[in-house]
Parts: sequence; structure tokens; C-alpha cells
Amino acid sequence: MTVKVLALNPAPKRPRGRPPKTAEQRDDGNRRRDLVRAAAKLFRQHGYDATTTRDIAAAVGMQSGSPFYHFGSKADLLVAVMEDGMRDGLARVQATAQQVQDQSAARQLRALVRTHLDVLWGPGSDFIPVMLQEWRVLKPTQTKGINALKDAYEGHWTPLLQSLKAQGRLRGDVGLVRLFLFGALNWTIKWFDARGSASLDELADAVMVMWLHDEPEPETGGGQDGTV
Amino acid sequence: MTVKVLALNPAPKRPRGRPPKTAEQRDDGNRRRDLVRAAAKLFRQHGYDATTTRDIAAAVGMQSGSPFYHFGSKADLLVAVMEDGMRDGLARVQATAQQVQDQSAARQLRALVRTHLDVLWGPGSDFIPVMLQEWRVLKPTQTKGINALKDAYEGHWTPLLQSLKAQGRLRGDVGLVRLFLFGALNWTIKWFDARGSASLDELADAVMVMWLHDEPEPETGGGQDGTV
DNA sequence: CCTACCGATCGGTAGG
DNA sequence: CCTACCGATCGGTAGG
Repeated sequence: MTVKVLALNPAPKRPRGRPPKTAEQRDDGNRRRDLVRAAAKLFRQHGYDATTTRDIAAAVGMQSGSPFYHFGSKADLLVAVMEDGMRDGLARVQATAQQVQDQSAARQLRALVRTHLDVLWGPGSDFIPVMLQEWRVLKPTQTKGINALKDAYEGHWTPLLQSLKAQGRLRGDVGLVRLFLFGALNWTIKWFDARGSASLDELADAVMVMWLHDEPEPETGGGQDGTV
Repeated sequence: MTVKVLALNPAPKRPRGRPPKTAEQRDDGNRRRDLVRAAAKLFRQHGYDATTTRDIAAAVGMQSGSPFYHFGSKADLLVAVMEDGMRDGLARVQATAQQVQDQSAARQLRALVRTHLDVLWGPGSDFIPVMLQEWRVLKPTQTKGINALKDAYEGHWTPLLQSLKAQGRLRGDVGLVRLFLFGALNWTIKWFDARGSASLDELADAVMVMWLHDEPEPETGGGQDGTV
């Protein structure tokens, strides 16, 4: 049995003050999530500035002032969208990295690329596109926490790119490779149509074909990996 | 002597109503350009929505309502920024393409890439970044003319990419290659710092190193490149 | 979380 | 191109 022993938290065993509406209680934590989800969708469709807090409220059946019961400002809502998105994206990348850790570096990269495309385009993923497109509306103080998540996200890629470069299958400065690779993938939010002709798998394949160079031939007869 | 014989225009030989300030007269056509330039700069810095028509007016020393003497709406100003930017960008790409037409396909591509980076990052080039970032605020009817310019711009790339693919130096579907290549380059508007460590030349070199594959070896025995 | 509301801002216009 | 202004919208708040 794991028992939470967080020193803070005044042990809210029994409800205080608020009438015991169990149905509403159950929703309670979800209302905030509903707002974030609706905000993500609307921000993605129309942009942050063009979306009003009234739009977001209406999308979840609230009155115009009610979002401010959950969030201090419209910008805080945007921060929440980005943070939730990055937290989820990071989890997905971590899961993928673990699943494929025993495979070849090339296969690992393909898996990460595919996961990244899914983070951008999979069902219910408006969060990261919003982050990518609306990054500049936030001030540095507001993006501190998100930056930490982004660093962790990118951290999963660098060693892989380095090992592929060591194998001669990737060329150029690894830092630039990563930036250009993310650029190529992230830019899909400007042109890719999920209902269109190409699939995410085809996109991932194309990336690999374009970027991965042939394995250098072994020097001597029996060399197995390129070096030795 | 070229004499304007435009049937319309009631021949404004002598100034009517307005006092004959010749200096102001000389600026007349430039005021509009001033507005477009100021708009580009401000749109780039703060985004379209966050920039007010008052900001733009102030930037060129006008009163708040005066931009609407030159432009019907704020959106029209954005259209003008994009159109001017694309017209200039297209001219630059055309000039480059002509200058290097006798060089190898690889050199031609490198030249185009470098020019594109200059369109994005050279002095006074806020126009295209604005276009790339604010594309979605315009309705399809407003982007018709710009789309034609974009098609022409991209038209300069496709045959080159095709010939590089035929040489085996570029891999994957040419359409996707172009999209991913533009993506990688355009995404620099999100991270590149013109005052930073890397130069535009280094960026262009990195792109070539990453994307271009080794030339396939000749079929017959005397292989000259990687083998023997 | 709703009701009722404020204060500021902003695109745009009439009229010269 | 300026003066003076309108009308609407919008983020946010008090008070329950």
C-alpha cells in the first residue's frame, strides 16, 4: 500500500463549505481540463488573438466571465495548453524511446519521427501546434516551465542523432540537423492535410529516405559496422 | 518626351485645393510604401493582431485615421506586405537562377537556398516572415494574387530538385523534398538569430551537407570514389 | 460558477 | 491627410 505523505495539503477528508453535489464534484477537476481542451482547439483553428475568452466559455457551456474562475488570465489558459501538450508529448516520446531502445539507431529515429508526427497530427493534438504557432505571445517568465519540458523532449533526440552521425548515416552538425529536422516536421502544420493524400507513415518514411545516407562500406573484408 | 494620355484622370495640371508643397508632392507615392514598410516591421515584431493601425500610423508620423486614406482596411495592408515581399523575393530568386544556370545542379541548389535564406533574413526582409507567419488571417479571396507569386517562386525549385534526384543526389518524392526543404528553411524564423553564432552561409552549407547524397559510383570496375 | 458591468482599445468613418 | 468621433468588442472584475 502506498500512502501519500505530502507534508503540505491540509488533508481535505470531508468537503468543507461547498454543498455535496457529488455529480458536480466529479466534474470539478474536469471543468478546467474542458477549458484547456476547448482553448486548444479554438486557438489552433483561429489563432490566440482571434479567439475570445467568450468563445472558449461558450464552447464548454459557461458564461463569459466564468473562465476567469479557473484561470487568472487568457494568457494563463494559453500556458496551460502548451504545458499540457508538452507534458503529453514528452510522455509519448519517452514511451517510444523505451519501446525501441534495442533496435538499430535508424529504426529508433524513424520511431521518434513517427511519434513526433503523431504528436502534431494525431487525434486530439491541437496542443503542440498551438505552442508552435503562438509561442511569441508569451513573455519569457511565462514560458519557463514549458522550456524545461522542451529541453527534455529534445534531449531524447540528440544522442540518437549523434550515434547516427557516428555511423556516417547522418551528415552535418548535429545541432543544426536537429533544428532542420524539427523545422521540416513542424512546418507540416502549415501545409499538411490530415485528410489528404499522404499518410503520417509516408511522411515519416520520406524523412528517413531523404536524410539517411547509405552506410559507408566496410574497410576490410570482414568489418561489420563501418569501423573496426 | 513621354506624355501620359490616360483617358481617365481629369488632367490635374495645377494643384487644386491643396497648397503647392512640392516636397509633399514628391513624397506622395512613397507614403504608401512607407506604410507598407512600417507595417511589415511591426507585424514581424509583434504579430498582425497585436499591431494596431495606430502603431503603424505613428511609425510613419501619421494620425490614427490616416492609413485608411491609403488602404481600405488593416487586412489590405497585410496583403500589400505579402505581395511586395513575394514580388521582391521572386525577383531575387529569378536573378539567382539566371546567374548560376550554367553551374552544376548542386551549385544551383546551394545558390537558391542561400538566396532563400537572404529573402528570410537579409536586411529589410520582414515581408516574407510576415507572410509565413500571418498567412492564416487572410481569406482565400485575399491571397489569390499572392498565391500566383508563390507558385512562380516554387517553380524555380522543382526542376532543379528533379535533376538532382535523377543524379541520385537527392532521395524521396520531389514534392515532399521541396516541402520539407522549405519547412527546414522557413522554420529558421522561429529559432535563428541573425546576430548569433551561425551565418547564413553556414546554414546553407549545412543544408547541402545534410540533404545531398554522395554521387553514385560508376558501374564499371575503376570506381574512383568510396571504394577500392 | 453566474449576473451585471466597467474601462480601455481598436478598426474604421464623416467631413473638411 | 487631419480632426473628431462612433460603435463594437473584449479581457477582466465585484459580489453573490
